[in-house]
Amino acid sequence: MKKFRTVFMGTPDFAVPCLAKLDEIADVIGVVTQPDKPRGRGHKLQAPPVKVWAEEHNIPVYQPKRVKAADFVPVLEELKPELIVVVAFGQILSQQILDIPQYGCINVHASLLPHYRGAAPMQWCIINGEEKTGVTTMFMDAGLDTGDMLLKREVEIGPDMTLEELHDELSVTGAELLADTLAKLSDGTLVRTPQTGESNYAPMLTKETGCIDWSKNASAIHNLVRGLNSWPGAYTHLGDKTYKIWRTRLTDHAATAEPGTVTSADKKTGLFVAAGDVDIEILELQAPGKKKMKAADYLNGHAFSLPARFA
RNA sequence: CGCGGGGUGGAGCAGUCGGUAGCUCGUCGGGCUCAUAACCCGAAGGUCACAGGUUCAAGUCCUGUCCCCGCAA
Repeated sequence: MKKFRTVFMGTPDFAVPCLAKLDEIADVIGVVTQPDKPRGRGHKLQAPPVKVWAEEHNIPVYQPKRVKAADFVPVLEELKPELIVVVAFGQILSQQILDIPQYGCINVHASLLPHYRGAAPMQWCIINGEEKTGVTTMFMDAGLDTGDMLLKREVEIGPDMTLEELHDELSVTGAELLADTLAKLSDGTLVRTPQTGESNYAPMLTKETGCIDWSKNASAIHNLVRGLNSWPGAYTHLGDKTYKIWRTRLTDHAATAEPGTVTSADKKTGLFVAAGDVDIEILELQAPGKKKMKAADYLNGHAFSLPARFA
């Protein structure tokens, strides 16, 4: 198999398995990732996971504020990559960049295109209650995840699967699919398939995305909770405090109380809240300033003074 | 130096104006019961994050360090 002279572009954890796999099967001459940014508590500058991995493996790292910038494109050109592989990079590539490598730019995307194009496909798949998703490789074009598809692999989404679990699975699946794609590219058997049929977008998550609307059906709330676990988490309010809800379970008890009402808070039987249709059990939650904990543990030290209602 | 909360027996919490630690759950043993997420009796388990300091005496006051968490980015 041909060892493509390749530039890798990617940023978060999701991209690391792809980079690692690429490093085995291709000649990775450079890694482009987002600049270090002050993140987390106390303004500390934090390096993207892809940068950390690349440095550990002695691969040159580039962190342009904008890849499209006039002063960075020449840098890319000088690297003379035959191929560019992009995985969760976080910046849009210009046509000028797309034209640099003679074998093109290949992207690994965490959905079954043309569904869930965009920034947060995995989250939205779970939030929307999809039962399957997958990864797709494509030749990039100037649009947002609109390029010709190459290979695709499906993955089941279990009824209680969390974002974290799906993320970890798809990141590995994505790396495998990338390897398959490059193998076919190498022996000339890759087939391009244009994206046709209905498409939709999975936009970036915003603050409000995680706010629980208790008047919705319990299954919708359950999907929201697991779709945002482990990041950024679904939340709700009780009085002036914000609680994160990390894990829930559907019940078959029809909800009789107003949505959001805590119908039972017993450490033996559990913590139950009324949703729009049925009650939902909270299995794991997090109070402000506290760690996430099981409902029973929480109730051990904090008694809910009923009646209480989340909003 | 972004703001703020917190580190107390296995878990979650309390501990007021400083006087060597308490609650709920769990665990172990025993009892009651047709039975139990029930109840009763008993037991084990903590150098109160770490290091200094003040004091007759510190979980409780002061200083420094480490770690955890929420917000904001």
